[in-house]
Amino acid sequence: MTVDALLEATARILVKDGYDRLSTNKIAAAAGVSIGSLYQYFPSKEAVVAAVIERHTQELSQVVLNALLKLSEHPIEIGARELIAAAIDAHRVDPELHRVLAEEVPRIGKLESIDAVERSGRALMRGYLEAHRSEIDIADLDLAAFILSTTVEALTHSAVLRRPDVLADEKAAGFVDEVTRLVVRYLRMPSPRRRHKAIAKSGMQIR
Amino acid sequence: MTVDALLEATARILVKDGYDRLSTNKIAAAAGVSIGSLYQYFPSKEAVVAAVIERHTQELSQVVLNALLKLSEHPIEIGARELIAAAIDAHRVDPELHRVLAEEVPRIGKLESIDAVERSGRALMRGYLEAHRSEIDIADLDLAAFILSTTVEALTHSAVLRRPDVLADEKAAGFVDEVTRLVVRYLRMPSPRRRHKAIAKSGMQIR
Amino acid sequence: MTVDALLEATARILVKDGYDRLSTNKIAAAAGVSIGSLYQYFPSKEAVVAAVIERHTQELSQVVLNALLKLSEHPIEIGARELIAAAIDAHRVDPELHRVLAEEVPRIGKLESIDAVERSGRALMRGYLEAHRSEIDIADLDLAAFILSTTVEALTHSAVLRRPDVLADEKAAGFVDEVTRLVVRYLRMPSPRRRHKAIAKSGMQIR
Amino acid sequence: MTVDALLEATARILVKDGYDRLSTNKIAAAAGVSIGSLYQYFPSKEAVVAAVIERHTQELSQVVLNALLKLSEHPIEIGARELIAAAIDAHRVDPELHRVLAEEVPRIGKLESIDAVERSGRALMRGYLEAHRSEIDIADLDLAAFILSTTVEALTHSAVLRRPDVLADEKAAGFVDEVTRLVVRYLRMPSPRRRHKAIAKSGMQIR
DNA sequence: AATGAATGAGTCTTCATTCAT
DNA sequence: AATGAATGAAGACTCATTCAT
Repeated sequence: MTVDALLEATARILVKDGYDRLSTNKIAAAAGVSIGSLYQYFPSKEAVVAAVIERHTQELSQVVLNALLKLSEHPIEIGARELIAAAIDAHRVDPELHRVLAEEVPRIGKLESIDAVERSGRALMRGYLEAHRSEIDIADLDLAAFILSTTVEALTHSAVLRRPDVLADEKAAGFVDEVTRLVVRYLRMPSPRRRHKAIAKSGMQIR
Repeated sequence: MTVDALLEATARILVKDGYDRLSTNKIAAAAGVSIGSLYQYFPSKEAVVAAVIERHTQELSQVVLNALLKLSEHPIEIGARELIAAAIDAHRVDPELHRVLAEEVPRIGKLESIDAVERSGRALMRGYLEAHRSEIDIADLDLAAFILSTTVEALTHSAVLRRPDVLADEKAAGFVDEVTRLVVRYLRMPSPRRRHKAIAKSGMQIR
Repeated sequence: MTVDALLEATARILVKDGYDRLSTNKIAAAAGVSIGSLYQYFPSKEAVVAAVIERHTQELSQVVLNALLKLSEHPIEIGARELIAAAIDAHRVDPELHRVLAEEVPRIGKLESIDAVERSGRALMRGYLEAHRSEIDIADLDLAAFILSTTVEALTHSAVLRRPDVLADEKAAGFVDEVTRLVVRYLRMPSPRRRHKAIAKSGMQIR
Repeated sequence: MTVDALLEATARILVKDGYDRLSTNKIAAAAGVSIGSLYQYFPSKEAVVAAVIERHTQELSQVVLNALLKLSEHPIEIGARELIAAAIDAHRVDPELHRVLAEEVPRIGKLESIDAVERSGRALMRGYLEAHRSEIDIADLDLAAFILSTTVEALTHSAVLRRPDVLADEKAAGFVDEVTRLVVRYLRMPSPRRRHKAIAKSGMQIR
């Protein structure tokens, strides 16, 4: 309970004042516990922030994972669309916290959990691409996974935090369409004549 | 000269120690100037950092602009490729400084110059798209400009800072190819020969 | 048992880290006891340290007393030698603990037990001098007792802690000889009658 | 001036409250300067205390050295007496400070200046013994120097700090006599032939 | 008798900023 | 213009001690 109050208070201050003005005294005060209690559970200020990052990234992952589980069977047109929608949802969990965590908090300890999330996102993406290899016109799956996860993350992050206008009710669908198009065109094998399983699979093309 | 030494010292400390451990006393000492002189030229610590950001973004813009001026005539296949190469070059100006500026420095004053650069990048992009409207299969040019500039910036940033391996000599060309493909397929009008709904949507192309 | 573990832990920390870095939390942790249990047996940090001092000085006294009991009959040449050897032995009980106790621990409550030991040492010494008054060329026995106990304590303390070299196997006897000589010459009555080793050595003479 | 005020304040607090209750804030307050100024001149609390030790030992050395310079020619009866008087004087410079420094301050950095003073005292003593080798009945001059400097330091320290009664006006001479006797008898070559002027003067007595 | 979470005053130290020279 | 001593608020963290369980 004390720990929870501390994490919650830290997140609130981070959002309100930024990382620069975060202090352990403030955290304790905002959490309604004494400064000593903070140090009973966390060895340092960094450790508190790390726990907040951890908790936040867990939540994000949850959202994205839930979506991914459902879509693995879908063809990429559908899969991409759902994935993008999930990424936007994930960024909506606590957008301002996400912004501060992503943009202000110094990377502590090289492979901090934010990077861990990125890596696991990339791995997931790679797995998906492999499962859909037949639909896909790409040689280096690792590179593609990097490009796609970076792109989708950047676009949803920017959209949520910098351009909320593109996500307004009447325009959101257009944004998702557009990003889906970016992704699908990038991946999609050209299949000229008609929907023919064999051709698509063989990766042949007819001029 | 004093101002220059201060900015240089600030950039060095930022790279070496991170924003958190930057202090005006350290800056003055590293610049070989008295702390009083710092305040003769800058009203506050933030102002010094802002000037460093300003200077850095000017340098970046320079690199990108130089490239852009040459390519406006080129068809998008060529244009995109050059633009991406230029973006990578820009991120190579002072990668670690760029990282710290992008990831650690708190956004001071809402529309800070990094955002300004982003906006001007978007405007440039929009101009380019307009000029090539005939080649392009896109309705909302503003949205496309946002998507493309965000994507290219994110990919080159991540590549330079997080995945230097994809920019290794023997692989760099592959990376540029791939990003170019992402951009071009996204933009390129489907070739008129066969108007086929699926084809159009899938972003296929016939070479 | 708990008390013992606490005292032992305190002594260990004192030796390892010094008085400055001693804390009740550390003590309890090192003793494998909860901090609450410490306060069940000791009213304060000082009380714990006082108990450690007490225990240590008891051990010291034991060593010295054992030696003293045996030597009261001996003439001062022998008595002094045994006393000095006993003092060295006593300082070897737990030299580093002794050093910390003597050099770092603030004197709590004026007549702290270390001083008590000194006083009782002086009393013992005075008793011995009285018993051997006939062999001794000294008027103020109190003053002599102070001088001798201070001298022997300082020399053995310094030898054990600061100059372990003078106590190395092959040199230890020489050190004891020398200190014995210091003490015996100081005390010994010049005996005019005949050339006696002691007389010659004491450098005294009557015409 | 600021530095001086800080050292003075530190010494005062050390005497009044002990090392344990010394704090940089207290020092600054007592010195009438801001805490920031303290850290302008000293990198840490330890450094301030080290400077106080340094200053104090310089003063002590001064007193002892002045005495020593004058006495090197004198025979040991005189020399010893003057040396002892000088040692007492030295301990009277700031006795309580000396006590705290000697008994409470943790030895920082092995060869801390107090040890340095001890070493230089021993060297001086050794030089003196060498110069008077002909009067002396001792083989190992190093050992003798160690014994004598330790003894005289311990006796004067204890007398000044623990037994001010033995230094009371009417008894002080007796104390000096007695310590001189300890030293001289220890050193003096037995010279059977004749009474020596110096012997009489030195306060030796034959009863 | 034992536990250990909670407390908060107090510690050392840093740092942006001022201002007299 | 330049200097750098001085300032003191604020920050991270420690620790002796209490007390409900």
